[in-house]
Amino acid sequence: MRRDAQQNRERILAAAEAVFAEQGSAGSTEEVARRAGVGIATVFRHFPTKQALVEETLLMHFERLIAVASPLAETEDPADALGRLLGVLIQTGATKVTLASVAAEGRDPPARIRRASAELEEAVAAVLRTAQEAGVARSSVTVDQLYLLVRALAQVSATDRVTKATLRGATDIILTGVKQI
Amino acid sequence: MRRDAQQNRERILAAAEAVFAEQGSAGSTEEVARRAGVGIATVFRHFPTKQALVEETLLMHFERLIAVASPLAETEDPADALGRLLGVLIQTGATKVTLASVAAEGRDPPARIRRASAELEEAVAAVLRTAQEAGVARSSVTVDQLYLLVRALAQVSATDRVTKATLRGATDIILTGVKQI
Amino acid sequence: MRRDAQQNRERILAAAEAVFAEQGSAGSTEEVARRAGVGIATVFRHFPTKQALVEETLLMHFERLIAVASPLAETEDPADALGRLLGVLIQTGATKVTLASVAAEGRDPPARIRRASAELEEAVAAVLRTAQEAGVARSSVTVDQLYLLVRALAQVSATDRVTKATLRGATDIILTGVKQI
Amino acid sequence: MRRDAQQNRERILAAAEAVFAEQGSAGSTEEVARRAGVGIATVFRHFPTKQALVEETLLMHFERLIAVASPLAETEDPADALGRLLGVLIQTGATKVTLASVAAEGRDPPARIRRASAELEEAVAAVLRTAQEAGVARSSVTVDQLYLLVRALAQVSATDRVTKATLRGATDIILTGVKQI
DNA sequence: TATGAATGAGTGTTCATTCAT
DNA sequence: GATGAATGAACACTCATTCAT
Repeated sequence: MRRDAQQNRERILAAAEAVFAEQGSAGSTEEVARRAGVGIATVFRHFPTKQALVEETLLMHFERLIAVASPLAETEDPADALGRLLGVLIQTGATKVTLASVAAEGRDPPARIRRASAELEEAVAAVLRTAQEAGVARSSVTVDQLYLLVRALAQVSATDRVTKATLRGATDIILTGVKQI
Repeated sequence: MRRDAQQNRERILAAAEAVFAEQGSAGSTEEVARRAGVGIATVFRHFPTKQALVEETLLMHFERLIAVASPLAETEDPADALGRLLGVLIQTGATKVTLASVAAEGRDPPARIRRASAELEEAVAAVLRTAQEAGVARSSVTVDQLYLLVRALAQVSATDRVTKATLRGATDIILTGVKQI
Repeated sequence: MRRDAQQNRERILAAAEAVFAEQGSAGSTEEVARRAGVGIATVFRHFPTKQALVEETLLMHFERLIAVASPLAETEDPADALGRLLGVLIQTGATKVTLASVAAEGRDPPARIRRASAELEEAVAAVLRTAQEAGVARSSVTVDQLYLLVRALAQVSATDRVTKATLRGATDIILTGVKQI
Repeated sequence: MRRDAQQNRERILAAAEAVFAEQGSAGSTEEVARRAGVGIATVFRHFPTKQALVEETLLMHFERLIAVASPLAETEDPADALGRLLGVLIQTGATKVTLASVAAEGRDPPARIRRASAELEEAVAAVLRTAQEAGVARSSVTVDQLYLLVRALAQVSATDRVTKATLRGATDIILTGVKQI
């Protein structure tokens, strides 16, 4: 019965990601339940509030990003690492969840989300620092600035329809701006 | 009464901008009415539909941006023009309206909005072209890429809380990336 | 200015008849104003209430029916008069106004309407009496019964789509039933 | 909970019949909910649209009429059957629903309603045919004509206040007109 | 424990009616 | 006297959340 419950939780989260991706947090709880193939009450048993469900979805999303970003700090070639980091964050971050609308609604995001975001930022900081120490990134660039650009591109490409090529070009502009010494 | 009506229209639009800025297009029409100091029906007399009100607000927003962007194409110093353009767009664009959530909702934005966006993009194109012809911007940079970055930063800084300094730093990274030859 | 006002009143009534005919009393006052080519406030100046406008329209309608029904009491041939009376009432009564829905709404119709209806009923009574005295109509038939049938057919053929032929056939059945001795 | 839901559905339909009977389809959904003793959302869960609720009410009404009319085609005495048919239809049909206003609103009634009406008409046709074949009804009378008269009387006596006696007299006039050879 | 029916507060929208010009 | 803008109460409908089974 534990196993059933765990499975349900995961199916609900997956459904939630899909629904909120398509419709922002305007997507209805019932729609999530329907897609997860469970009753509405089951959703509320697992997540006591719609807000909680949205948050958990965001959290899952951040954790995925952290999982791909963290290892890049260990890479040998710091210049390359920077490029791969941005590419991966921007494209993965864009997966689908309209972070913007969702995150913007709760005036300030709850602690857990902020913590996850900070952790991700730290991964970016690590790569940036390494690059700066290796002399392949301008020392005047701060994590704040870089992280802002990453979030910006991830968000906009999640909501607007943007071609891969344009997105890659824009990423290159940032990289050039960061590396230029 | 012509004058009164016109005044009301403007007050409603101002209220709408404020409300949609804070809550995205989830902000209620009643809230708009309340802040404008008019009855709910007055809002609907001026804008037959909530969607129409949202659109008009966005349109007003774009027109403002176009008004500040267009003149910059005429400036003497093309390098400087580029910097001023980005600065102005990103900061003015960020005023408040959460363009992201609002624009993303209508699956594809109505013609009028698209047209306004295209006009703004053209202003950006003009400045970029001039800079490229003057040899102060990389020729590989396309308008699409630049316009995407501008939109991205404008949006993210409208929703997330971002310091002026960070925003300016991020803008500089982009400028450096664009100008680097 | 008197003349203008009178003209407006008539144009409003004509518009009201058309609108209420098409949409029942659900037709909106604004629509009436628009079709009459006057401002909404003008309608309310002439008829202080929507209800009043509806009533006046009905009244006008009844008066028209009375005007065609009354003379028939004087006709020489009483059997023929009866036939002509029913034909005229049912078809004219059906003109358009959805008497049913309109009349049914105000729980019991206001005095003026009742009075007009009574007057019309009296015209029917006169013709029926003459026919009965001439021995061309069953004496057991009462005005109530005949008037009910007339109202019924007039109403139903105003709302449902009914061919002239069917309507005429139905009228004939009634006539046969009334005349049969 | 199946049982509860079914009960609610029925209570809602009963309430709807009462409300629409009194006020035509202008009766509000909230009023229906109140009388059914359920929340407004429950009404909408059972009937996704006000229109759907109105239709279902009408349908229920027709089905009841069909249930009483159909068996009469099998009766031995065709003359008597005709009389009983009209009596039953007109009085049962008059229960309350203001068929006129309700049916007239949807410019043309939806298929299900039309089908139910056709089925009822067929029941009338069967009785009429039998009577004509038995020589107790004029052969020139058509179903259209008879069905029109039935609908007319049923409607008018549902909306106007009509005594049983008058209604019965009017029905007799029709019967006499139909049977007369 | 999972379900789905029930709930009521809230939203967009309409309309009869009033008021300033 | 005529206009049309403004009003708020009402309505159809939705949705997060609770409850009975």
